[in-house]
Amino acid sequence: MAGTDASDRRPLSRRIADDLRAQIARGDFTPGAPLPSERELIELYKTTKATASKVIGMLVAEGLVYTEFGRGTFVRSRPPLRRISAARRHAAHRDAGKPVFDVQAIEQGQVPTREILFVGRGAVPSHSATWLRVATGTEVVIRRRLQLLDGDPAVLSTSYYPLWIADGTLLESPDAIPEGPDELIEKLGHRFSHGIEVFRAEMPSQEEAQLLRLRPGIPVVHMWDVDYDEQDRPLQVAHDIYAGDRHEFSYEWNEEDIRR
Amino acid sequence: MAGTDASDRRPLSRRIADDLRAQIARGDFTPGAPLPSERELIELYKTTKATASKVIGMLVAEGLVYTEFGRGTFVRSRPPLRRISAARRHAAHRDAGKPVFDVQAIEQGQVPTREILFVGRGAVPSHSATWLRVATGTEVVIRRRLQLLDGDPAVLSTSYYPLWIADGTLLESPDAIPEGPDELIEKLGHRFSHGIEVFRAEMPSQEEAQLLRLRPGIPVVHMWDVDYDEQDRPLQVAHDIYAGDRHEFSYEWNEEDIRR
DNA sequence: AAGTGGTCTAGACCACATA
DNA sequence: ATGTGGTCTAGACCACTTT
Repeated sequence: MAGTDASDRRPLSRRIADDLRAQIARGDFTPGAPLPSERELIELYKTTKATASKVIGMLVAEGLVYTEFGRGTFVRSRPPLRRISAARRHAAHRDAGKPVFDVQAIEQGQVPTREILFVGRGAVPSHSATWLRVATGTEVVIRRRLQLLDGDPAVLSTSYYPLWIADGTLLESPDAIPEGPDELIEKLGHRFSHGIEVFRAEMPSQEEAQLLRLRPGIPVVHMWDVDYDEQDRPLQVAHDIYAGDRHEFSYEWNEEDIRR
Repeated sequence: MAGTDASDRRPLSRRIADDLRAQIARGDFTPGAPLPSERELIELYKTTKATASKVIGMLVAEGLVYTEFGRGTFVRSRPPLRRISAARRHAAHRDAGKPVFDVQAIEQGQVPTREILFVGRGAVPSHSATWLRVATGTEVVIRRRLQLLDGDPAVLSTSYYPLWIADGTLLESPDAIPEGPDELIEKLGHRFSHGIEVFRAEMPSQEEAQLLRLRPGIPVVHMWDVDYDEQDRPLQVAHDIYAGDRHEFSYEWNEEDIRR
């Protein structure tokens, strides 16, 4: 117990949190190891339950530790992240006749599954509407599904298809599309000419946290993937929400890219 | 006040938080608008300070609201995000003789500044060491600086240069490098041939949150940019930490990329 | 001075996990 | 049965902002 002497201007909870954080950084608690219980913290730092509980809450919010009800508080371990490479969509699936997600999963020795959450017509939300170049709320075909790896939720994926493409096609059918929506769109006579992928980090909404089974303190990565045809018409907007503690994203470049 | 009737299995704090969240989603509180004060919440929901305070803490951790000491709690507004396009480094700076950060900032009408935090030799941390293909702790030249836009912290940037490149060069000098490190490296006779950019989302450490002046509930995006020469030797590893509420990242592709 | 968020104590009870 | 985290009440004080 260090750094908690006296006349310190930091609040007690902050001092305790800093102390524990330093101990974790020093390796006193290795990943997976239990922190002192709240009752022990009360003893150690001469405080009360509310404060001890708050301290743990701070570390949880930082993503440094997690709690298990009835068991204890543990240092979070950082499992290896699944690498997602961008602008990957078409290159990858062209080889396989399978959805990109499945191809990448199988490459990495994991079993992909999916739960269809919604298929049907609906109003396109604001951000995706901008990418589709339609007004917010325009009716489109929506496919929403949760994609899992070895049974663990990995990506919450929502795709928006304009009616001029999806109307009356299998895209409106609630069944899974074996070859994936991209291949289906090509079969319908459209052609992916160019696209853009846009990312940002956020904290999950309640619903996202629940569906992706995210522990507190874990951010998500939102990705919008927009595909256009030769006439620069948006064919689809895919909005994927990745569990932040299980994914990273990579992009490669070489001299050809620079000097074009 | 809805959804707080009775015999609800959710904890009171959760019910109140859900209630407020729904009201925000409905637009009862618009971005920038104040939430009921904690004392008002105590009245409204017949509870106590600790619980009201916890409710606010939950919403803050979600990044939905923020508090200002002595003023109140307000709905967070989402300012437009600065777009960062990847594999951008060399293409962009080649035109300008300026660091990429400055070029992109000026393009968007903002004033770039930087605070040098550290320049000198040091031990390369584990993740960057992997990318540099050296052992963790190997001595390298490190340049660490905080980059700001219109005075607001935007990126915390740490670059690692192997000694065979940086030894005895301006890269070791604590002054800013007017043309940017990339151009300097090229002047030293090296050539950027290819590279990779890797991203992931995290919650900030205490230090990162402080330097970037991040509000609670805002994640950061870590980006590693690794550049190689023609012989596939890593010339540098740049580790940038972006404030998550002020940036998004984009990548474009077209048919040429697919069919190579 | 009045209102706001931030912190803390003291103590109680509930829900879950484990031996 | 015991130990763990989760929640809550009641009340006090502090620090900051605004009028």
